Amino acid sequence: MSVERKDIHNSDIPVLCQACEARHKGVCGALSPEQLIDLNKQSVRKRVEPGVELLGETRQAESYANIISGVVKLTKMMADGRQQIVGLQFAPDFLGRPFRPDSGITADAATEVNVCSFPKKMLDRMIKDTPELEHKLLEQTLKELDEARDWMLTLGRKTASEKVASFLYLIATHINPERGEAGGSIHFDLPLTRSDIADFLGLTIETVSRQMTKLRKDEIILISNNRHVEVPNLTRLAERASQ
Amino acid sequence: MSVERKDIHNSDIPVLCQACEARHKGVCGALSPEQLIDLNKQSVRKRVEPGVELLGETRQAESYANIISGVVKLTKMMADGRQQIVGLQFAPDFLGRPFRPDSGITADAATEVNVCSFPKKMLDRMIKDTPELEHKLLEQTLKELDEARDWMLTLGRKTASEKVASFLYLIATHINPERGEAGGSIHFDLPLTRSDIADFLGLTIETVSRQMTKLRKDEIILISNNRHVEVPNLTRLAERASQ
DNA sequence: CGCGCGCCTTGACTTTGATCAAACCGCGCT
DNA sequence: AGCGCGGTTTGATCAAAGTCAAGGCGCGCG
Repeated sequence: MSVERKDIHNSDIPVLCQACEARHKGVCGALSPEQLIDLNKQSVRKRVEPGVELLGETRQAESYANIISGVVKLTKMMADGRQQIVGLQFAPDFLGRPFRPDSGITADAATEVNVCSFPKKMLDRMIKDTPELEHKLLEQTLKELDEARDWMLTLGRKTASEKVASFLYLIATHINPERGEAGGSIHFDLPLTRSDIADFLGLTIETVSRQMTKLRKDEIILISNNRHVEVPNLTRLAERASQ
Repeated sequence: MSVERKDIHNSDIPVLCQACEARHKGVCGALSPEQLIDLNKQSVRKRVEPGVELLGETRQAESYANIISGVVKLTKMMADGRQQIVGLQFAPDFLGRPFRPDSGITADAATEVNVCSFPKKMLDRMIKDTPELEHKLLEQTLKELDEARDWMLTLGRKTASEKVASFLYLIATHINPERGEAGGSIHFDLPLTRSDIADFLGLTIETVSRQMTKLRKDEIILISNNRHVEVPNLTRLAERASQ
């Protein structure tokens, strides 16, 4: 019994959800205040260090999660160790596979990641009486499908130099980077190591490195500390990516 | 008022739907007999010749369709003409994009194709009061996403020879091929030209051709008439694909 | 401080697949 | 039959990216 005055709009919504992006753009947007409260009781926020597995081989997806912050990489691996990153996920993306068993994909934190995690069964139950929830999931899945197919074009038909530019362009447009003065300039920290970038682009680290220095020499980007990238002119980067 | 005797089970289902695969495995499986009748009134069967566009640039998806037979290729194209096939669809797959605008993909008949086509608005309306329908769409979209990501691994990390083997394996397992005597042997007609195969694998036609002759010389496959393929031992093909 | 370690860059050389070019094959047409 | 044509194969050469190897840079730690 709190003494706090009740606000018309937010009183019913759990405090943690109020500022959460997933509440607006993510799956939680489909839930009623009551459902949100239910879900919130069962959900925990977790901080995950870079490199740690979120779901896949070991943690057999007994839970779903929303990404609060950070970048998650989805990886597929071959028997002989070759691997390919098949998707990157950013806040407020939903993490997990409704209905179908996971098809050999593991999800690891690429950066430090914060997630809001809740039991699989809980959401699966809610889906039954909230079609809107299933609609949100379909929307996200269609978005991921579009992104996967965009990337197939990159993997199959672009040169190494276009691939690296495409990657930088993807990050620049997805990581809500700091925007420099007057539109043009943008800067951000790379969420992936060179080795991850290589696995995302179907290249070797050496080739990634060479193409990065080429972009640097051509003044498309500026790099400091190997991780921080500044893009003075996003359009010029997009041209290099053939996009 | 027909004089025909009514059967318990099939009387209500339109004749055309009775034998249709989409009725069982496809989206139509989610519909009630009444809905099926409604939809059927508005739907038309079309035969489409190889190479003809089903949706994309020109035909701006004012309709959806189910594939009855044949193979449909989904293609992405770059400004300079390079192109990549980002998916193949077989019966009884659903064709069309609910909700989101098409993201620069065109769908063309790879072989001769038969579709059952109906107005977009019609199905969009039905989705509203049949959550089960949206569920089917989510299932199909998740399946396509899995396939897209599998193929990303192929595009990014496999060698030319593994790619061609992967393609043949994909076709062998998707096109319901004739099964030879006693399990082992399988044969089918390739639904794609060498040029299409190259665009699917991110290779050139010459490389595809060379890898095919290599597989032929190694007796993994037998080719007649350039299009007909026999696979004496599917496991050996899978090994070549590193799958 | 200096050592070792992880990550990244750079260089020399090799390999894979692309490019260019020619020829082949089946097929429909006159 | 002879011709032309689209699709395919094959060969010779070339270039892009991979491999192997060395060294640099930043950083935490003894």
